[in-house]
Amino acid sequence: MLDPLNLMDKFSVEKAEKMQRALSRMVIMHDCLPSKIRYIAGVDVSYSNEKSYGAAVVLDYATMRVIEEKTAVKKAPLSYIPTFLAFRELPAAISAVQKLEVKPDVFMIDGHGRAHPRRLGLASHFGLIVDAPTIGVAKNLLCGKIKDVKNEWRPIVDGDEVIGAAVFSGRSKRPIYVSVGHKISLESAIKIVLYCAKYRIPEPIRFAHVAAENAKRKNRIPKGLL
DNA sequence: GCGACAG
DNA sequence: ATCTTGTCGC
Repeated sequence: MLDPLNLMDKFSVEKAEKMQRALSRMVIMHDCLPSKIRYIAGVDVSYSNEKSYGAAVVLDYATMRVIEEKTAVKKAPLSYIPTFLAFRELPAAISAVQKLEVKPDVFMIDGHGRAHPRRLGLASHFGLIVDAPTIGVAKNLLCGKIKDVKNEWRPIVDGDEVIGAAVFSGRSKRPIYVSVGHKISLESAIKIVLYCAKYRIPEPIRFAHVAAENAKRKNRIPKGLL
């Protein structure tokens, strides 16, 4: 079987799909209870030319204040291909996370987890590699349909299985899509996301996004200079 | 075959 | 995601 700790050196759709299907069966359902969380991390990646800028930000769960922030620059492995986002974002994301000194109890990733055609989105793949609880939070749907029940959140179903939840966070009319990444239940993932959602985008991801943008601006050549 | 398609 | 200025609204 393919090694979950190493991404493919030569990307091919066939091998990537096979890897995703194999890894999806390794996702652990052991729950990460919100009451046991002390530190939560947000992870995001931004791009400029061929470079990818990963950022990992750790927040104190009780106060939602940033206590640590690390970034990393990598050459983007490949261009964006729908359903294969992990192969593009993981190198920079993992690199940034490895620099953290504080060990987060749970990670919030900007992308789907189980709500993926082969049930292994970026958040799940990331979780397996770092072997930690992860929650997938996406701003758009990749697959599945929203079941129209009136609640604070609505299930995302694909066929007869629930793969995630559309959560109405902040005071937004548009939902965000939450799904299990690794080592957590959908129920806990939703609770944690709602707790962190001062605005539509949960704090950990919001801060990680800003950190990634800043890392990019720093390494970038000033506009009027060339 | 056609359209959809996280970031 | 990224390319980009001002602008409408809470």
